[in-house]
Amino acid sequence: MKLRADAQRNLDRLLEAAGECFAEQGADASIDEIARRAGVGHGTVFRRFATKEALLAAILAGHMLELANDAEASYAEPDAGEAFNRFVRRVADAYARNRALVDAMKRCEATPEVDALVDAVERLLHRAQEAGAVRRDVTAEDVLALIPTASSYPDIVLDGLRPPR
Amino acid sequence: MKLRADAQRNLDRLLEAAGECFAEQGADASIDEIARRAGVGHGTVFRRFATKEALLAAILAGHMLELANDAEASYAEPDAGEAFNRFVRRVADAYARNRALVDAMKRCEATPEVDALVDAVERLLHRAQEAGAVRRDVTAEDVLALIPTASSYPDIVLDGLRPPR
DNA sequence: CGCTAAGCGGACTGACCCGTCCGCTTAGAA
DNA sequence: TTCTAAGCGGACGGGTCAGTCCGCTTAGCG
Repeated sequence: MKLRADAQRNLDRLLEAAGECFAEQGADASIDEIARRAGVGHGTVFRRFATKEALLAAILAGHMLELANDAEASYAEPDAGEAFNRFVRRVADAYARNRALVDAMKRCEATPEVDALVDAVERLLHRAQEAGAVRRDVTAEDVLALIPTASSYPDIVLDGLRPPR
Repeated sequence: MKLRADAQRNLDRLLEAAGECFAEQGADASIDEIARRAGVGHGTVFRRFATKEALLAAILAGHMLELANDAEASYAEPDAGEAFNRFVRRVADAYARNRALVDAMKRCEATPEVDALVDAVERLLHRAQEAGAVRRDVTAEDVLALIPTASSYPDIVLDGLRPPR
């Protein structure tokens, strides 16, 4: 069903504000602040999203899809190891700017978007492992779990991910 | 000043309960639950510790001292690299069992106990770097910051900490 | 333009939680 | 055994936050 024009405007601003607040403060950002920043009453938030959890999930789904697309794009790079490393650095950058992503990684709920991301990472990872660029005893989930650390220590994490000498 | 016998008993149980709660739930554990588990009213908690922060600090100080002693003890091992690696694994184990420690690492307040720990790690680290067992571009603070990750991925972190090939 | 349902937002509820306070209890010295 | 100060704990205040509800507003159809 189509929203009334003013409602759609509010929804857009709400999503934008939620994205910012969650990025800055993580999953603990309060609905009140999100509503304030969007310029609406917080009752309005709950008409669009039944719970705070639902709002957060919507924001995260968007980010996950974006990252999955990044992974797909990285696959174009012919050098398997280079493609993998570059992807890890890119995602790590995204995490450094977005606390909500770090929080999301911890809960690790199995949404379709997360599955898509895991699948994409799996392909990148598998190819890099076949090429001997990445150790074989890690999974795509492991790689994603290491991303927050990689946002502070990319070189250490990437070195650690290479096959042991 | 010496406490009355019953007060001392309550204090002991309080510290034990606080240690458990913070370990399980991190710094967000509530005073109410700690008091409940200790079998005292929560008013009693505040007579011993002015704020929740003070109670947490007391618990953390104990852990920090323990870890600093661990570091000192590891120094006895003659192989510099081995000593360093073993210490990292040990601390990582402690972190895996104690969410409060992870939370403590993030705030990274400069208490005397933390300083002692950092100093001890610095000596271990420096010796390992001199021996060529650990890369030179990391500090003791970096090592401590990597501990939470090492509690899930010890091999990857330790490999990443070795000098680049 | 008039009307109506969609939309709005702020007051309200209830659940926590930190920290204070005070009347009751009791350890333990005399 | 008596007495008193140390100790206790629960009621209370003040604050935050998620989620509900309802009377007012307004978009936009006919």
